Amino acid sequence: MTAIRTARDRARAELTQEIKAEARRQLGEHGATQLSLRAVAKELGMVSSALYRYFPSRDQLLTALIIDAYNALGDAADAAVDPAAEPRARWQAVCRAVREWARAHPHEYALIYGTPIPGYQAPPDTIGPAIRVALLLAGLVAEAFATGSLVLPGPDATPLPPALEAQATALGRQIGTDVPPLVVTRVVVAWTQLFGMISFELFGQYVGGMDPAEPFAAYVTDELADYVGLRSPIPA
Amino acid sequence: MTAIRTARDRARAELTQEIKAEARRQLGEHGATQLSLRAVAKELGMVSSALYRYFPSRDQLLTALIIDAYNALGDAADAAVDPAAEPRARWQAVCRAVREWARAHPHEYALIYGTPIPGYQAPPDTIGPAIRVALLLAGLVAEAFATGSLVLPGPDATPLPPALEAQATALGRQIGTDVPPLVVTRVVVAWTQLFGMISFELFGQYVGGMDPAEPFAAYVTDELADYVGLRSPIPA
DNA sequence: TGTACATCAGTGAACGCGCGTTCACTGATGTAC
DNA sequence: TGTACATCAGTGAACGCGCGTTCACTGATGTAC
Repeated sequence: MTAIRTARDRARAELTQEIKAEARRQLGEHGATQLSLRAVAKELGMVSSALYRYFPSRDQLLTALIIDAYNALGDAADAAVDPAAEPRARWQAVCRAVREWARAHPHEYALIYGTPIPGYQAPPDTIGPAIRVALLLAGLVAEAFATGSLVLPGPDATPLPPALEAQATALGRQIGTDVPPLVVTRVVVAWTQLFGMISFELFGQYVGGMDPAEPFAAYVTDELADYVGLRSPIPA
Repeated sequence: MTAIRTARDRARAELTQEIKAEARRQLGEHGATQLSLRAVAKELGMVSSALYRYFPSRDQLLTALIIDAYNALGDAADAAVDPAAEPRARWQAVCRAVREWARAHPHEYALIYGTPIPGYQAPPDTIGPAIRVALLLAGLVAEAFATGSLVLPGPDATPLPPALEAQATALGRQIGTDVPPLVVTRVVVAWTQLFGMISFELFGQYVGGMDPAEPFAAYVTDELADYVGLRSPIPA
């Protein structure tokens, strides 16, 4: 990043943040597809063309919002991890933090985990921020595996068909772990379940059924910890 | 519904369908929030005000599309059920059909399972169509339970906390089954996993990881059948 | 420290476009007798 | 079967609005000497 030295640089950095903050605020009113540069500028007391000094196009503003959202979620997840805690407790803390962030920022959540914006192509620099939570969850499991505390699937577990085994092996290698492919697959299942559950909750699918979703969410993350092999605390 | 007797009635019914078909087609190009009555009318060679003879507003057209999408998915799921098959095979057939319908109609899927349209309030007559798949899945489990073939969770399963137990009991009663609340909860988990997985696949979250998702999807629906207690076929 | 010049933020008008919805109308289709 | 009237589909103009983006410009801030 550029060093901030002059008053001009400082003003520029501040206004860039203010533009993003106002855009974030307006996401909630009309959704990402309707995000309007003119409306953002008006709210900030500027003329719409002035925004082009900060973002070269509407899509680039969207990209900045997307990256910020992934990073805000990633930061919230990271912050929930107590390094002194057991892996299972950390797993649950991460799941809880992810859900809480999503509930506190539903429109930013929808921006990154909802329907893709038609005509918008996410640039490659969104990838890193996008996979932070998945990597964090996988890392907890990998660590438990490395220290020998991971409960591996028993012999009665459904074995992976060859195509999936190959994919899971490649994926494990890609994220730098030697966790067995069956466990890698289970982490993907758990990651999917976590976000599927949050999406269903925020998008209204549980209304009239599992609503409020708090007890359900707590139960599910618990089951998921078992499923990936993070040991239950010894019962009292 | 009104009986169709005159040429006028027939033309009206046909054009209503054509409007919805064209609107569905345009969903894919610009997304639901951007669905434009003027563009639909133009494509059909009509003037935009003519659409108001068929749908009193844009939102009512959207509602019709939403109900149609839920019903098309519900029909696809129903059609996948072979009444002669075992419950487990039917479960897998439904899961497969749901995923296939979603892949074949990604924009209609996004319309009903993606980000809610800002400012749009779904009217009550969307509820019935919306819960068809969940009811179908729950029905398969209920039937297996009624005939005694359901494998109930063992004593080592995580028991439900009281708040969730109450919700799951109420939900079971609501859908008219006496399946134990723990199993009701598992059906909700499985339903969530199925759609969470499809959303992740269609919305691009598996790209670079579990992509293509076909082997993963097949494996997951298999695991889900075990999880809700639908018996595995006897191994050869 | 002072001056000349370069850089940059923000303005305001304009381009060309699209939107949902209303309204008075024309002409075709259907109905009652 | 023929006629008078009612119903309805579709037209075209208009209302009032918002959009992203470009461009020549003014005036303030920063830099080099």
